[in-house]
Amino acid sequence: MSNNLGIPTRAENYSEWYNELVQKADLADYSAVRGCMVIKPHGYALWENMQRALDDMFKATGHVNAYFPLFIPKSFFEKEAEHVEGFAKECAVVTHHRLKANPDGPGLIPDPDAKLEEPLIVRPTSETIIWNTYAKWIQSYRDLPILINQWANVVRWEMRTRLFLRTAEFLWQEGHTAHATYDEAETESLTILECYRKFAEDWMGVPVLVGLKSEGEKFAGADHTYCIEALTQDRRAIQAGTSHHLGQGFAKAFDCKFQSAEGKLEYVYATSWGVSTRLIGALVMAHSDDKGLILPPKLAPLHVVIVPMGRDEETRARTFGVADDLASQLQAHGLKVKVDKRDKESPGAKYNYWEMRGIPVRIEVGPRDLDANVAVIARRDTGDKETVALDSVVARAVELQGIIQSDIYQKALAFREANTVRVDTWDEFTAAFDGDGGGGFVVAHWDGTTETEDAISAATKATIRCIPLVPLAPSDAEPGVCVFTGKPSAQRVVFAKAY
RNA sequence: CGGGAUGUGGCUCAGCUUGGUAGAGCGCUGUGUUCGGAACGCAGAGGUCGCAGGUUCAAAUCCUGUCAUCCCGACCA
Repeated sequence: MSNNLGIPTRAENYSEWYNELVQKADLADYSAVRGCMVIKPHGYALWENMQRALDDMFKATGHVNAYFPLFIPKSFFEKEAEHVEGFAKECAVVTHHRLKANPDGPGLIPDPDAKLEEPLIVRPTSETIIWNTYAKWIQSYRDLPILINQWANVVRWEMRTRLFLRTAEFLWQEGHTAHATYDEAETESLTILECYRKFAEDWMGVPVLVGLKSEGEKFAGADHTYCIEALTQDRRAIQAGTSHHLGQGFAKAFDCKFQSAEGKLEYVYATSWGVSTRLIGALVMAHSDDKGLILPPKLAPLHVVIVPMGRDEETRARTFGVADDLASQLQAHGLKVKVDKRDKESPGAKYNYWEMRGIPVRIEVGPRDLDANVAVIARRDTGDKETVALDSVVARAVELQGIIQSDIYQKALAFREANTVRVDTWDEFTAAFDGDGGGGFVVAHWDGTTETEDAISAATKATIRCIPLVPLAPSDAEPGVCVFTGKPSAQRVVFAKAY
């Protein structure tokens, strides 16, 4: 068994709490490579569950999976001006294809004779290689739409990294679609946005705001960007997914045209959309507590842990037997179950161990319970313990999965509501973002200009997280005056300090 | 890329001022007693003190250089 020391509380040091929790809950570890993390089996199992749910949604909406290269020729990158601007500063570049012994000392050096004619970029995102390919595939409106997703790793060379939230390499899915019309691409980007919302809320139990990014925050090269935004327990926003309507920008850059039914040559409309392992960070920050991780049952790699007790062989035979029996019954209900039979650990140590790892339900089976024909069930999210008749334990443990899934969502939703405020003056606005940590979601009027957005950001570190697609309150859609400039504003937008 | 700090068993750190046989807690291995919220005893394993030079009879300790990491700023899914 690994390290079982405690972690700081959220109140003591939220940032440290997160870092320690991610490691001690066995989600991830730092690696020998700067900025890159190792995703441990427990964390990866969580990611696999996320992938499965998302992949099913993509398939159900007509998408198929494919795979495009990790390396992208530098010249491809130079074709779309805004795209270059957005990503050039954080690209890893491959310049050689061979190493040789260093003639001037120990070790190896890139072989000067093996320099690539054209450098390759390690993909920070795949629009360019994909649109280069789509241009070959698309001739006619009959070839459209193309609805492809890929599960891949990407590299964005970040100055400062944080486990799951921002690392140089991360795992994600990126969908890339091609359409005959603007409206069809628009429908596509909104369809995916709805998948993301549904996944965040129904699977992760994380309530999200659904909205449009401002010009300043949109994807480099997009016509417009939609997003889902979650709130962490330290009251910061975290972007959990984005869906971009790319317009015809990439089609023009890669000369991707199709012949319409009327025989006219037209540029293709594009979308792209993605969610990453950052979702794991958002999940941790939304639900977990000072004892460790709290997982939503629908994504948990393990649903129930059973801790049998007993100091002598005879007692252990009894409790272990009952535990094994309960486990197989629970498995028959489709739950993943573990009986913790380690004999060097005390029951208390096992409770803490599994609580740190976020397992939704624990069943304690001790000799006193068996004498009374009961077992104790503890739920991870509230810590509540209940004594249940042995013949009702399985039904209750199954029932609790749904209850916990719903309760953690409701709790997170109540927290977000309690930390969403409307302000109308600059004094109120700055007061909301005063001090360390976040200030929750602040809903305020904005004059719609990038200049004002930048000035607000410079003054408060808060940025526009989104312009909600549906007003959070009916009055948010009423005109007003910008909180910063006093100029007319059509509607309120959501500000927050972001991860 | 600017400002600050730190590098000593797996982890957290002491030792450095004033040079003299490398330490503690946790974790790890074995073993016995334990077992209802982080059990205890006994016996063990494990460190070129970031790296390279220098001073010295002698360097974790003093000097120079270098590398790496962390924190604070500018950039970010």
